[in-house]
Amino acid sequence: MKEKRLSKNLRHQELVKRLDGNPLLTDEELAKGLGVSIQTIRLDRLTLGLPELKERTKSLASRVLSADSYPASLEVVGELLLCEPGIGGLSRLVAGEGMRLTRYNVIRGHFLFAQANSLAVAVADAPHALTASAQVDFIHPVKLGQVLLARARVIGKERRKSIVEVITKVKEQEVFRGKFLVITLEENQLMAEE
Amino acid sequence: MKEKRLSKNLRHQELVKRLDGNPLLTDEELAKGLGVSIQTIRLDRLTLGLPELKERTKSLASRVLSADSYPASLEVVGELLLCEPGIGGLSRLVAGEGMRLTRYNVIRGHFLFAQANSLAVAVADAPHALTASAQVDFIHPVKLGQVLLARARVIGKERRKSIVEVITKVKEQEVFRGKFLVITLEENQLMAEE
DNA sequence: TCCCTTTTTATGACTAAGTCATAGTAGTTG
DNA sequence: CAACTACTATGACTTAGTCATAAAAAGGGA
Repeated sequence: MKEKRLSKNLRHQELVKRLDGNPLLTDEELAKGLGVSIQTIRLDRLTLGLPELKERTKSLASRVLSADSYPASLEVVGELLLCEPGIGGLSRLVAGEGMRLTRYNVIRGHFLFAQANSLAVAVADAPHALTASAQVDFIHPVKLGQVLLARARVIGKERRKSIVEVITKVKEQEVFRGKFLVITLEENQLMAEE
Repeated sequence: MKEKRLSKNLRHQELVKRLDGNPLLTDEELAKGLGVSIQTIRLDRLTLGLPELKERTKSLASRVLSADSYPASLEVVGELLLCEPGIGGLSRLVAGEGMRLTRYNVIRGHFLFAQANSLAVAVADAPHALTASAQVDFIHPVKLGQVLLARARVIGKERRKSIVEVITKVKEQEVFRGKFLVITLEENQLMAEE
């Protein structure tokens, strides 16, 4: 019973993983993929409380529908226009609906931060990098619809640490400025300590 | 025959408009809404080339999926558990899918920032507040599924400025710490300068 | 008014992707 | 062997459709 149960648990894990990866899979496809019958999949979904295809699809879809009207739902953290690892980069972000403060057309600060942070991590010359700390200034409020152009420069580098400066402008007006300390990691470091 | 055709055309227009507004309507709901039979709606959809509910839902859903694989997609910036304006507050955020760095289970820094920033703005004792600057440290990587508890304290206040300190923990492990300078605004200031 | 055409409904047969309940089979294990 | 769990099969029902065909309703115009 041990291996059986194990194999069942493993299948459950795998099932969740697959549906996580692609919620649009039918029971039939899942059954084929996991080498069990369709009924087993249904049993699994039942015990795991996983909703059927229709529900999954619908919940995804309604996320799209509500995405724009709800307080904070960030779609993108900017489009990477240019990225020269170790040197600098450029990112563009249009301040959209859903990034704004309720009732006012001012964009919430963390969207500026997100754009800058993404850019800073991207330009750090390493396969995998994380932000360790940051000092940021929100110089001027940003309004709905404005185009945010963030420019990053790597201004310091030693071993595993890079210091990246990001300046974001709307047209010629500086709206944000930040210094990011980005550290680069090895894979084992990322995986270590559960 | 003119009015009839017109009324049919009008219905077609209305149909398209409704589906545009809410693609998740069933034929039945549409039929009721437009005061015709379900068969008529189906005929209409046929002649207008409008896909059935399943298709519409699916296409919306896959829009989400493709958006998710793109740089980053932020869902929430935390659930406000407690908020004592001018004093402090507490916010909870579960590190979900789509917040993580590609391929690794580490959550991107700006989600921590977003949670903390939202909280800092919320606890600033003012109807409308904005972050002016911040100093943040990402002390420890956060993994998928972990629960982020952010605690904010207002540690300084003068006229329009509040200084808020936010400390975020996963269980007892401190993972993020930041100081936010939050300024409060009058409505006219928010509205000024287009 | 009768006739003709268009429009609208109704009907039946079928599909996909499920639900739920029940029953039967296979494999392990005390 | 009996008992248990895990898996598979079966049948009846559901939703939200498809397609094709037929019948009813609603205009016209002569």
